[in-house]
Amino acid sequence: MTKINIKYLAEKLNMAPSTVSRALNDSYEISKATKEKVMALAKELNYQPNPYARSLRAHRSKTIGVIIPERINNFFAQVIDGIEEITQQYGYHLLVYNSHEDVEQEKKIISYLLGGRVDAIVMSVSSQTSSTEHLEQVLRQGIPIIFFDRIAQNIPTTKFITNDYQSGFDATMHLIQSGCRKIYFLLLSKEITIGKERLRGYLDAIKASNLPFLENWVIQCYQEEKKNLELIKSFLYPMDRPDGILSSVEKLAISAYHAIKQTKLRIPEDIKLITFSNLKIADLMNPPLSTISQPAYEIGRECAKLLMNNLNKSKQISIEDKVITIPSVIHVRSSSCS
Amino acid sequence: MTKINIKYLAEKLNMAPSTVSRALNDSYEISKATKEKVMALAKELNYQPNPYARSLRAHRSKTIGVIIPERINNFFAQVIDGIEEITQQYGYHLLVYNSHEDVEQEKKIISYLLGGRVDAIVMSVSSQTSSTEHLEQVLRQGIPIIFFDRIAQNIPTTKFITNDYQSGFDATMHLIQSGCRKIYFLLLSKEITIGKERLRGYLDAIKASNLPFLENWVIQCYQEEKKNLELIKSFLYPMDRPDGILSSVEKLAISAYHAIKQTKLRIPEDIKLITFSNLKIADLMNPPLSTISQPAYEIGRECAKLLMNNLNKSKQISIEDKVITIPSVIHVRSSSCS
DNA sequence: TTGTAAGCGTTATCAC
DNA sequence: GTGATAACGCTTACAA
Repeated sequence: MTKINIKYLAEKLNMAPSTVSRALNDSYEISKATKEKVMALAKELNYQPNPYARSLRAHRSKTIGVIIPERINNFFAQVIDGIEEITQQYGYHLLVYNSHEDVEQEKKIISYLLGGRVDAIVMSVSSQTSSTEHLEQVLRQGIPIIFFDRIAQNIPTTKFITNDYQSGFDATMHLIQSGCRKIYFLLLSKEITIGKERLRGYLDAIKASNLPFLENWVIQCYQEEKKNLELIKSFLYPMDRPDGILSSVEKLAISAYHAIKQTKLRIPEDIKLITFSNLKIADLMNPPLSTISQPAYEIGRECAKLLMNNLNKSKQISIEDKVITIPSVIHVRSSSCS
Repeated sequence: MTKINIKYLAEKLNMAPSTVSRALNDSYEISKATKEKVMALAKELNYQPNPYARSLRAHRSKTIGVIIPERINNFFAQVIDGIEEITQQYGYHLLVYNSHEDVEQEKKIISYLLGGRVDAIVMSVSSQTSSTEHLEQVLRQGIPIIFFDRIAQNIPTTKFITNDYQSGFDATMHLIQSGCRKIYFLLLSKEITIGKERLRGYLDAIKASNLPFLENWVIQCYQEEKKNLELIKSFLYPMDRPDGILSSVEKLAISAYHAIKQTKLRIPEDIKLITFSNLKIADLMNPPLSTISQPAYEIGRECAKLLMNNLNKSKQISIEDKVITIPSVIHVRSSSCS
């Protein structure tokens, strides 16, 4: 298999490589006749430009790095679909990494990307991420980085989130209106913004309703599903168990469902539940699961649009330090109804 | 931001670029003292090698292209997690593409990758893919390509599948043993192997049980969810509706659940259902969904291991033309029980 | 043990 | 309108 490159085409055509290159790039200084000849041969031999030679010269790779904390999750899958929808229109490629909610993994991924492998990064930080030194470094390298969902607040860049506070507030209010008086809040970590903000909404809703509250109603969960199952069961067994649960992350709601079934409690009769989630089959669950679902595709598309505009030298739209909020929609289903 | 490259390090250290390069690559011909000096400065300045310069020289990109027909699907997400688990140990990166079950899209993706952007491709073909000309071209370019789940049978390479025929057979037998006498089979396309093989298993099970069969019990569905919903409802309404459904793809089972609910039929009393699926919450559905689930992580890991071994020049394991079968597990749940 | 120089494939700059 | 040349950052013969 001979490698078909510009030099090879040039030889075949008795032209200089530079001419061929210009013809392929449809340069205005090349005659129509030449262009046609070049294009024809290129097509015939199925010439494909070497992306790495290009990247090396141009200092841009036409590649975006995407880092998510979890791959088996509809929300992140939808966001990536949204990103890809836009980026592919601009000929960009997606390097996708799963940090598995692990900061160390996240740091390693970031360090790979620092070498110029990607032109920009879109990410959702892991729930373990507290120090943001490794993220600051990305900016120092001059690589645009934007965040969505789980954002690094102190990094001066654009962040796309949903109305976490309001959704947390509304979901809690909904539970209260459904008759809950003792609502627990499940979260992965207080370190991350979505945890904090959704929690703040929850707390304010309880306060606004003049309901009692105890610190230990806020349950900090683990990464491991099994541990969470035990943790949740441990507070379901006692008589003074909660009558409502707001879960800030989908997978904790799933664990809660399992835990509740195992303790023979009934949803929603004994305990009501609502969760942040983009599960498509929430309505097919038993009972149908109430969700607060984010506009995931749109978040992905918006992230990508911003980057594409920024990377397009002619437009040179800068990436401002701001937070863009795209509201979620609460889907009330049986799991949270009285 | 000055770009920190080998030349820059060399200047700072009063050495030749080649020496720095060798030191960084821990070459045996460099003295320990030099190595240490170089490493120290590299670390201090946070030097990151330019991957594209490397790729250009080495003719390998340390990148694998992954093409899937659908991103919002646990099976594919798990496979990719499995691939990543292995490839990252070897310092490989994953370029992930969603073909959206569209051959044209698939061709476009392939053509991008032909330029040498990836060292190998792992893919599951779209259900529309009948001609495999674009896939053959990959091999002609000398790029290793391996398939999983939806394979291109006539391409001489290694393909990883599950025991599609047997699983189709067993699942159908299970429905028959649960009392079904009129089982419909849902598939995306007869073009693709998983459709064909699972169908063959289904047909043989019916034949082996001496049950009647009509051609129109095999339902070729669409890509669009809405159309499928109507299609399924159309055969559920009549009196002579099926009493069992075997779905060869997860999303068709979901549509079937919706359709059945809308027609007020009951699962499993009126109609029993089992599907190929890697849904993690099948047991939380209403009713719990019987599934044939593939060893997705393992498939991903095996794909990656084979490629890593093949790409490792020292081992130079060739990619044989063969089909490797990793069996699925049938999880019988209420949706298919009598 | 270290330095020199060439080349990977492309394109921008300068010349003709 | 087209050709020669250099350079992107890295590695590897070949020299020293």
